[in-house]
Amino acid sequence: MSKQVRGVTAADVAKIAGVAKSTVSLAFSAPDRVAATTLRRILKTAEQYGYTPNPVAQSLKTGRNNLVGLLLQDLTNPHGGAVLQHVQTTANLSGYMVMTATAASDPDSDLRFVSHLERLHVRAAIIMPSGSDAAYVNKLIESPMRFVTYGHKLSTLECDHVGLDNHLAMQLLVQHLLELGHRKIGHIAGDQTISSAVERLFGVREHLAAAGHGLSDRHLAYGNYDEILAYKAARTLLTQDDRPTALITANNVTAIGALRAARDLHMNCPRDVSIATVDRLPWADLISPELTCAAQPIDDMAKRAATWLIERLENELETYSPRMYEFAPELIVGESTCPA
Amino acid sequence: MSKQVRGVTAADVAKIAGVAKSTVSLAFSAPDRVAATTLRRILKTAEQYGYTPNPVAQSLKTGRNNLVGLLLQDLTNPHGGAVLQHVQTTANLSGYMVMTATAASDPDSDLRFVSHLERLHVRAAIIMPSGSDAAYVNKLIESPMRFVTYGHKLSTLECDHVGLDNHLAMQLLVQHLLELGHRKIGHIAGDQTISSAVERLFGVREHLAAAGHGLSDRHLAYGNYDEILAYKAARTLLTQDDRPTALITANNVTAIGALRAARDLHMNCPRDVSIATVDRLPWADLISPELTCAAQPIDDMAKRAATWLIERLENELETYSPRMYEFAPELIVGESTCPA
DNA sequence: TGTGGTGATCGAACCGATTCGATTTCAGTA
DNA sequence: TACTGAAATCGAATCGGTTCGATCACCACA
Repeated sequence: MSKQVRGVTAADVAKIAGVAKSTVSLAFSAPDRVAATTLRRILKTAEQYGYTPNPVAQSLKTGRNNLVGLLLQDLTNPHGGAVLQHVQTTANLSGYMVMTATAASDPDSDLRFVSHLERLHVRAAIIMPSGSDAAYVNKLIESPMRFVTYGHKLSTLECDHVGLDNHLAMQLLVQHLLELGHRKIGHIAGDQTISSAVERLFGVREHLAAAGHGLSDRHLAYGNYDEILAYKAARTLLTQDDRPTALITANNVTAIGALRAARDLHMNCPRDVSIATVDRLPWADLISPELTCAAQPIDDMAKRAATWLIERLENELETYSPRMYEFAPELIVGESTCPA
Repeated sequence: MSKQVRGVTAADVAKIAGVAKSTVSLAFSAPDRVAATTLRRILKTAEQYGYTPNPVAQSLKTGRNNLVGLLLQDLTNPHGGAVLQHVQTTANLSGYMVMTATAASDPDSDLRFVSHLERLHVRAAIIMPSGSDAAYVNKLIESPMRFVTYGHKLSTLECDHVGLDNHLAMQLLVQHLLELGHRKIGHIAGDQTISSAVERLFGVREHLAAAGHGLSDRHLAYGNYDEILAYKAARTLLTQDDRPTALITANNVTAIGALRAARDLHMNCPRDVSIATVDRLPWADLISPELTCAAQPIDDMAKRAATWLIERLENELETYSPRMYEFAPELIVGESTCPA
């Protein structure tokens, strides 16, 4: 039933056009090295018989191809979908296709994905790393692939990095809450093996300290970018005697957890507790209360990551030193924060 | 800088293990055709030197590989992300990697993606088709690839299909609204070149008719699964004299548009207009009002699609007749519907 | 007229596997 | 002991390109 179209090969075209196979190859890969009239003849023949070079054969011989990898944490978080979408379109514009994987619960799945990519001759990938432990990073360092880290960095891996200016994000949120008169500000942090989580926690600390207030240990809990854990963390923070009047959550999922916790405790947000977060949800304006957040410019970030990746792929500038860009977040004041 | 590890080849292993290259190949592809002791020796050597067959070379020779394609409409719609996630994990379990593309605005981008896949020897893909026009479908029919359509079908393309039981979905929604006493029920439909949109509109018509009520032309508008269009459509329906007291929207994005329209018209949902939709949003319970919906079992649907795809790939049962499964939606009553 | 140089083209080797017909090995049987 | 047939292994061809050294044609210049 399915047609077994044995495609037209370079040899076929060569025979018909009356040239050598290698000349056909040249016509496609280095047209300027073929005489104008010959070139025209070859291209016309190719066109006529629908010939295009077989990418698999090319890849076998050259070790190159037009694939890039993208390793995301999680696609249930809409952030991931948006990143994929933009990386996709950016890459497609340059003629690349994207292979995606999402880090399963399995800690080794990242590495398995990377090794699959290597074996397919994929030479570059964007990764949202799932961990920072030495073994993991070492594997990546040994890999012949180029990487661009997205979201959080791996300090010992020399590669381009695109992320958020977490320090600024926390400054925006802390200042906003301080201006509203909050003094007991809590934080539901992410897993401290992840650089963005570290930076965000550090940012909260710094900016509170700069204003003469501290981050009490009793107002700090860890939600590890996970809704359930964040829910529990928020419950703990909100049920203690000296509870915070405002919470800064480390990302969108964490905020959801906190919001649910407050609701289940019959606390009204923002009246009883203000919540501010990093990351904006899609249709954020329909969520009640609309969350005050430091929004990431996901489009720009994803496009930048893809662009850098492709640059690395096309200029073989190995000596090029790693680049880093941390985009500025934008404070969007919603209804989830109010005066203390 | 980057290590140019020229991998270990079958020839290397063969030399070391003292056998022919072809025997090494057999050891991996048909172990039972190699004597036990030889097999052990080969595998041990391979293990020791870290040999695994080069998939690119395999693909060149055999025309097969472990890639499958996934063509989605849109990743800003969270439905797409969820589908990708589940297809991904299901495929990975069977050793397949997934190549994704999202249909850009460009109508030809689907076909370009498909032809890229073909050239990479990818033999199967799941598609959420973007159109049903003849030229498009004909191209797919001519393709040597196997397809599984997801979400809506292409009548003239013989392939497996996984989708929602749209008739039942509409029955649930219509009945729910009728039971609440609504009689003037409007519908914001999808693009009628798409089978799911046709089925949903038809479903509304049928079930209203069965109850002795009709779907007035003045209560029908087209939102084409697009938020902006749906917004405009909803405004039109809601600002006319004889406006509907309830709206059934064709999908989640359409519902969002309708919700925004109602809000901008200072109409309270559900007091002034009830809204019920197909498809549930993530964190639907945090949206205010929480939407009454016929939810799709996305996990099951995506897994089924992936499973069927891989079955097609592994059993070369070409004669197998096309399969179809339409999953039953579940009615989730939220706060967006109330008695008329 | 002979020579050197340049641009165009060719042919063969190669990338790393699979595949199939040919050959070897060896156990079982007459 | 010689013979047969199945199982194991081998070698060569092949998939469809790229690459590089060799060859060839042609023109300019001495």
